[in-house]
Amino acid sequence: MHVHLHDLGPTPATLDDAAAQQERLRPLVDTTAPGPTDLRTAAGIDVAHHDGTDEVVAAVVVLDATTLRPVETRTVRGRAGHPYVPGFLALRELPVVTAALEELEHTPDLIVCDGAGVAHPRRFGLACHVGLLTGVPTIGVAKSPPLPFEMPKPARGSWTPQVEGDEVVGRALRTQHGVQPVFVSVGHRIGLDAACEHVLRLARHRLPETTRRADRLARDAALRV
DNA sequence: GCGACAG
DNA sequence: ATCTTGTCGC
Repeated sequence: MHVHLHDLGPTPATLDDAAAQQERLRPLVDTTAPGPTDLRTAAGIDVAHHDGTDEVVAAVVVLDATTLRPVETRTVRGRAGHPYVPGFLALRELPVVTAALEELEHTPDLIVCDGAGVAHPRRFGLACHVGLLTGVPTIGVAKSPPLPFEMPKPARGSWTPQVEGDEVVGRALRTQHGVQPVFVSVGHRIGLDAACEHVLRLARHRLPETTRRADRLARDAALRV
């Protein structure tokens, strides 16, 4: 039962093409769906880079959402699709991420992406891209704020909204008491409340276990070249 | 023109 | 993302 990947059109060759693709796909994002009611498995994706080269490793980890134990792990080595440009992370990471998702034998109930969802200049960050690509509910969890934010109270679970214009596009969410918040935004097929609940459920440290596991796996694989 | 900008 | 030692806290 592999993850079925949808065709999102040709890979953009330029930043202008990529921006146009983001604008084109953005209306397809579903921000109002309830998300998975019974979260059995959650996947994390991350990409590790090399020194200054374009060699990258993508790692996908599927965790049992209750025990937080991995049920499947995959790594794929490849090349960055493009140098990193703010607002265009998908241009760089999506090629390897797609390759890693193709290897996946489990279809997770949720995918946690390292980066932004709709908290993005054109409301279409990497998590939205992965959501439309897979049809699986996705959320973005970023380690640094994509927008200015107000610091939430120190308690675990407290949060402040991230607003752009008159829209709430994400939250600064405290996953551990007194620890720097993470920045959660919806990717696809889930709402912000549910997204934050899942992040808290998956977080034993600052970052959700999905992200930590994928990060470590990709990093390890990148070192043993 | 200069700095900032998810990773 | 990546380059890096010690330090504080559970």
